[in-house]
This record gives sequence, C-alpha cells and structure tokens, in this order.
Amino acid sequence: MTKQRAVILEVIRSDMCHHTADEIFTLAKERLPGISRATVYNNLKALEAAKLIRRITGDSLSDRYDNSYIPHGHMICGECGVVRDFNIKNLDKMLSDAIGSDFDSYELKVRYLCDACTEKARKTECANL
Amino acid sequence: MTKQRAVILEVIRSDMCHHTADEIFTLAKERLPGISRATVYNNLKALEAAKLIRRITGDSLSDRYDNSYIPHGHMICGECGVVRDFNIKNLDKMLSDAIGSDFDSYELKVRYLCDACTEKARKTECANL
DNA sequence: TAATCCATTTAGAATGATTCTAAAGGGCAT
DNA sequence: ATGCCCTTTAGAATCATTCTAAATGGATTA
Repeated sequence: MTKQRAVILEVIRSDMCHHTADEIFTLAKERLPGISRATVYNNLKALEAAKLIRRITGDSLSDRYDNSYIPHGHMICGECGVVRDFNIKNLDKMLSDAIGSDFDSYELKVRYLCDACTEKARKTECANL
Repeated sequence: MTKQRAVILEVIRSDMCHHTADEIFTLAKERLPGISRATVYNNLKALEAAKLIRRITGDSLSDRYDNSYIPHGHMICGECGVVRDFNIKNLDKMLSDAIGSDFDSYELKVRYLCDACTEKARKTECANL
C-alpha cells in the first residue's frame, strides 16, 4: 500500500459522493501535489481488483467510483446529476432466477428527478403562467 | 425522416443484437456507401429523443443501442460480451417504491458467464489438470 | 552502508469514442 | 427557379482513459 494508494482510497471513502477519476485526482493532489493522473487510474483499477471500491459507468461521460464494492442501486437525478444509493430487498435472488444462473455483479441505475429539482421545476412552471 | 435515418433505424431493428455506433455505421454503409459517421451519431441521438431506440452505456468502452425504448434488464457475459434481454416482474413498482417517487427510466445490467463460456472454462480447467 | 531488485510512479504521448464545425446538399413552399 | 432550413458530410477537436518508457522508492541482501 503506497501512500498514493492510501490517499486515493481515503478520498473515495471520505464522503458519500460518487467521484469521477478527475475529481479524485484533484482531491488527491491537495494532499500529494506531485501525484500523477496515471497513478490515480492505476490505483482505481487496483483498488477495484482488490474489491475495495467499484467503478460505476454510464452516469455521465466519465466513470465514477463507489466506496463500496457490494452492488446496490443508484438513483441519479437527470437534472442536477446527484447520485444516491438505494437497495431492493431480495434483488440478488430475483436476478439469479431471471437469468438462470449465478452472476458476478450487477449495475442498477434509475434516472429520476430529485426533490430539489422537482421543486425548482414547479416554481419555474408557475413563473411561466 | 431522411433515407439515412430510415436505414439506421432498420439496421437497429433488423436483429436482436445490441450494436455499437460503429457497427451501425458499418452496416448502414453497406446500403448507403456515402453515409458519414457523424450522421450515424446525429441520428442515434435523434432516434433516442424520439423514443424509438435506447442507448445503453457501460457494457464495453463504446455505447450500444437497443431497438426498444422500454427499459428492461440486460445480461452481459463478462467473457465474450454477448448481451441478452431479460425482465423482472413488477420491477417498475419496486423501483418507484424504493426511490420514493416516479422515475424516468432505469438501466439494469447483470454481469455473468454465459453457458458457452462456462462450458469453455470447464474444458480449460480439465485440460490444465 | 552500498548494491540490487521489483513494483510503483511520473509525464507525456497515444488511442478511441464521441462531439463539434463549417461547408455542401436536398427537399419543400413560395 | 429562388430562397429557406434542416440534414449530411468530412474532418478536426475534445476528452476520458490507456499505454509507454524512464525515474523513483522502499525493502532486502551483501
């Protein structure tokens, strides 16, 4: 465990956000000014291989990283992009039943409008009347 | 509906595969040799906006396109990359319950080992004994 | 302490999917 | 035929990510 790897892991674990590689690079740089972008990518890959984090793809043009390796749902506001976790009971069993075998992992993303953005949209509508 | 758009839509609808933009470009080119890559991307975007197809992201480094706009599960073999559809009963309801509101769409991907690749792995194991 | 080793880091080049741009084309109403 | 506007085209630009080759660092041994 190099100090670079430790810092990257701490950055990912320090909050509930689902950061992009670039954000992680910026945050790690505050503590290790000399750190290289390639090091961030190398370690993100290594940390996922070690099952300490999980890469989540497709929410935006860049991938994001989850501080838990255990699969769970992500709800993503289509307006402001905020990502929150959620769980569905027995989903693992339903999935293995549906596909007819065990599986390695899953990714579940729901696009919705968060409360704040719903509220904002409501106000805008009123203003347009 | 230009002839380019029509051909692209036909390519996507012509089979159950989940093609990448590049594959769609190649297939469309067989019928319209002069077609440009940008036209394919433009139309894929327009067709999704018109709810005729859906883009699915994160299965590989390039996005793929589904000939149905209606969300459903995708099971993806981690070995050979083949994508198949599946459904889970009442998932819509479970999702809206879990997130506490209606949602726009979801994406559900399960990474597993398909029968053919499982078989292949079994044989390889035996060969290594 | 000095020498060696090997994995990791670094900087920057390379890649590859996608988007952007500016000019050309095509269809439709006038 | 003319003008208009949306679409297409070709290629340049962008941007996240991967690759490469040289430098570094920490541990181990002599």
